[in-house]
Amino acid sequence: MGISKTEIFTAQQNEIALFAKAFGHPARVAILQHLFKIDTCVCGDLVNEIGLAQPTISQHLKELKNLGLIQGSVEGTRVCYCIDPGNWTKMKQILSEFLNQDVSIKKDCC
Amino acid sequence: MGISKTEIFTAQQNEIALFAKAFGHPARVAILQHLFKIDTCVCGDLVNEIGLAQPTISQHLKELKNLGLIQGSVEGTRVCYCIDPGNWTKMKQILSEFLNQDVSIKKDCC
DNA sequence: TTACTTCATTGCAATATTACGATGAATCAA
DNA sequence: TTGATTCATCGTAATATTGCAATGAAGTAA
Repeated sequence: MGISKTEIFTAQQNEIALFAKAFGHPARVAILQHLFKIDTCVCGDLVNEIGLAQPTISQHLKELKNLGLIQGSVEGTRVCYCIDPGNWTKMKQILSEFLNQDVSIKKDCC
Repeated sequence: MGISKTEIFTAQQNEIALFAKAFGHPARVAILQHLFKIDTCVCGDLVNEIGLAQPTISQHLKELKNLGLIQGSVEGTRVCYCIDPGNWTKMKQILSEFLNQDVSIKKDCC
């Protein structure tokens, strides 16, 4: 019904899904890639960099911030964004553990 | 508008988003984890394993199969599923490259 | 054949996501 | 103060996703 039955899954499964969902949109992928590419913080030139309207970018940034993957700090009229290194590392570990499950090729398999 | 503007992003960004979206639901995470846990193929006991209705599981399986992450082979009245090792590895490389971007902590950052 | 099993598909309702125009809040410059 | 700039929020429309009951398709067993 458009609503996920999160209560029947483990906390780990829900956490993996939440982080993965953050990367489930190319705009958020592009935002994060740009934050990595630029060494310093990005002060809101993301709207020009990516071809979406300002409210849309703002919305994507909010989602990433809510997950803790990025930080934003007000600087005058501008807001500067950057990756949150600690949380990024934590997220990376959680997802890596899931992705790196070994694929053992069995004989009597499909 | 509920529709992603994929045309303004690179093929790489869209590919990352597509794979990530596959893991963006706990049911699909649970399905994949079970396929890894069980050595042999799984013949449709996923409905019992996970607490969702049979059509719902079937729908999630279809999405994973469309992405190439799992294979399904008919065996009598049953269908056996397993991870597609090659495509799983390919996906892992694409996502790892994105996740492993180095977080360089700068001085005059947020 | 009929009955049964297993899984896919259809159709639909409820909710979520994406996108943006309009507007608001906060700061700076003059 | 006024005006300009920057970004967040609100409101809304379009589309996507999730979930399941009902049904269909394909095989097995008798």
